[in-house]
Amino acid sequence: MSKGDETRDSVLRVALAQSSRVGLRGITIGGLAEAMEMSKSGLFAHFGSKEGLQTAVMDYAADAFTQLVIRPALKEPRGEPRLRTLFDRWLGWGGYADYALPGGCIFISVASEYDDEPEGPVRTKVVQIERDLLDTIETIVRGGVTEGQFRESTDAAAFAHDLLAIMLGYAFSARLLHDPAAAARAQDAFDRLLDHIRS
Amino acid sequence: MSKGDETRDSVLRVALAQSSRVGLRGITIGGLAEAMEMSKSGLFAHFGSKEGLQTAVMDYAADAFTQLVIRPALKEPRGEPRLRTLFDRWLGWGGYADYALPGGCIFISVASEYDDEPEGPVRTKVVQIERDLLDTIETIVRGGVTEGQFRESTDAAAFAHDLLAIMLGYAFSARLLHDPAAAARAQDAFDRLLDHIRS
DNA sequence: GACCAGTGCGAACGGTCGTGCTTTTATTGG
DNA sequence: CCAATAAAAGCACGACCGTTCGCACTGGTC
Repeated sequence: MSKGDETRDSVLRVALAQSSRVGLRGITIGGLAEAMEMSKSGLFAHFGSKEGLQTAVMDYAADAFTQLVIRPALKEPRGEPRLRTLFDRWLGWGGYADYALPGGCIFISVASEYDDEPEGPVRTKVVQIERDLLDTIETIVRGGVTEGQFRESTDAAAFAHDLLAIMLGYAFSARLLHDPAAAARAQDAFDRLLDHIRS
Repeated sequence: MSKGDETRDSVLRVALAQSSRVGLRGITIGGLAEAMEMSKSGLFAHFGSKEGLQTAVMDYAADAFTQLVIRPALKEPRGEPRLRTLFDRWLGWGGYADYALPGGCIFISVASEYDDEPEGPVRTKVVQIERDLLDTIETIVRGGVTEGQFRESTDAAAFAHDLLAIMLGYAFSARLLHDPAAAARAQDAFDRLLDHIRS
């Protein structure tokens, strides 16, 4: 990896952490440059525009999520173990695990930042990421059906959406309300959801 | 109502609509003044600071929510009818009802905008609003228990949180993913939740 | 007719934003 | 080791931000 790619990478690491706190719109080239102890123009040159920086952050975040959440889950045996690991890692990602971002799940922040946008590269990216995630969940659930762990009548798409809602509720309760019972409640909801599809 | 209060009110009406799209941080005095066809300084004088404007918008939004969602629900008979009306109106508020904001539920936007803030008047207000809402739901649920419609063992607080999560999931699916099945899925989840506590 | 509080406007401020140039410094391949 | 190239800095720009301040206009009261 060349020097340029290396600094670009470390800029993105800092930018991602910062974005999770203040959103993709909230980050500034100047503020980022100061945190990196380099000049605005030098940092700017790596991305060409602010939008270029934002989309790069989203790509970087998607990679991190895949590595930290998806991949550990896919290493588990099919069906319930895989689903449980996904849930645990996902909860950690959006919460306070050691691998979590300082401002929680960035996709949730970006989603509510860009949900009313007519279109644009950033919105497109976050939609794609969420769709992929829902797809992954559905595939895992269907794998469990194939294995005979879950009922034949399981609606995988509905399950994926319900699971997403649980995560959103957890982020809300934990991050905004500082509810100490947030994680336990999310776990309960997940267990109930799982009971519902178990055969 | 004096002339000043009148303009202040119509400014807040526009500011609320604008905030639901771009967030409380996204609104600008200049943009708001242009939309109102008045001068920046004239508009500014009504609120003293941008933070003053933001907190005023939150108060205005809380009033609107009470009037459009809470009040119609409390007019219904205790228990399930009251709960169903609350859900319907709430779904409309965050979705595409005629009384909805153009950018969806502003509290969700503000929540993810300010969830990592250390403190501050705006954050305090949105937390208060959400706590009040959860309290209201709990009270309604407990009313249903008293009436014998819901089981004695019902955990009202858990129900309120689960209902909130359903709304968050709906907003996410509808506003970001433009999922046509979002409302139906939310309704399904609500029915399941209700079944679970019915005696 | 003079006063007066309420209301809004216009101009200007210091600051920060993203971005374009040119120049200097660092890295890299032969 | 040196030339070619990549990376970073320096500097300036126009635009917009929230905010301040003085002034003009309005309606009602002595």
